[in-house]
Amino acid sequence: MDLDEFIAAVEILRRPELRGLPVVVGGDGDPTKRGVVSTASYEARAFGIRSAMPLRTALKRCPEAVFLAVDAEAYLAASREVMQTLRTFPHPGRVVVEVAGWDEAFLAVEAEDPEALAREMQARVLERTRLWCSIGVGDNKLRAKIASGYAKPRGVFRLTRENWFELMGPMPTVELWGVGRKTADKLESIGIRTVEELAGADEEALARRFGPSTGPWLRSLGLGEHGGRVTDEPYVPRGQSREHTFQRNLTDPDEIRAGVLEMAETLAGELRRVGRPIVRVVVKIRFAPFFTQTHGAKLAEPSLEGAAVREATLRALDRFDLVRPVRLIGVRAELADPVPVPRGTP
DNA sequence: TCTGGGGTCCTAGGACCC
DNA sequence: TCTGGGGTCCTAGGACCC
Repeated sequence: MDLDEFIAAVEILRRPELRGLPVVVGGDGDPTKRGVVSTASYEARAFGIRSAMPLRTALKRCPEAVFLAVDAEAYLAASREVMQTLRTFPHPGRVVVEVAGWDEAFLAVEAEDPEALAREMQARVLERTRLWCSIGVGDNKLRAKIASGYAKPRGVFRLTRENWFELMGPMPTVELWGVGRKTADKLESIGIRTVEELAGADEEALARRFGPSTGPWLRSLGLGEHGGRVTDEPYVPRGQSREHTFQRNLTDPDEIRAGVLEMAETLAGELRRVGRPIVRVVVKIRFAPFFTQTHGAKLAEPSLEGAAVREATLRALDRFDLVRPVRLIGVRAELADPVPVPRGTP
């Protein structure tokens, strides 16, 4: 299940006068500033505006578009309503819901007529949340995910072992979920352009080129035979991070260090509330014009103490040469494996 | 066009050990 | 005198996704 133009749709719901207009959500809503498009409404997409495009580019493509700031809390609330609707969907037998982001979820369910069930789910989501979604039906997660793309907007589409090669065989590899521009180019350099060529490629050759795990995985993508189980086990984050791009580059090393330390403190404060000790702190700095370095430092032991976090952050910071202008600073906390709570413990 | 913010997983190279 | 082979751990960077 993948919600259609999700972020734009939520904004249009609370501002109905925007319906039918080109709407672009991204950054703080000012398209002359540094920032990118989170989601564009279908009307805005007609002007060539796409997710991840710089807001300044979007403004040039459609100066009359409505630009709105990102409101993460509103989207999270809407997302939760949708997920709850799916979890409580009346069905004989279990419906396993694996949330895969604000606007999508995998559903494991058995049905005589999957398309009919998908239509019922889509109708219920619309009725309960006023949001349209598209549903891909597949015999595994990979095929269902790709099918959801063909289902858009407001549709249902089935992709299984039966029609995989007929449909996907001639497609360029970049259409596969997990293959981006870089990997597609690298594949092309060894003569693999299409999905069926990837499916028929030599696994040894792929392993040599892409590594022992990635190589064979890529071939399985070509076959449409990958994805793993759908699970509704609670998600346990491995890390938590903050980052910020400045409107104007920073040049004062003291200002940069102060900003990083403040971020680390904020992060430690949040983690203290959930009781997840920090194992390692990684500092990220993006220098002008646009190149990024990271340096990390392990804590002596997993900790949430301000002094320990501060010390590790300073140790990581020490490894940077802060001589060029900085456009972004970031801090990531890597977390200790959560201690399982014994049954019966309050 | 001038490139956000929040994540995950994999790889390669170096250090270190036996 | 000039150097094996296997294993693990750590780190930085790359690639991808939403």
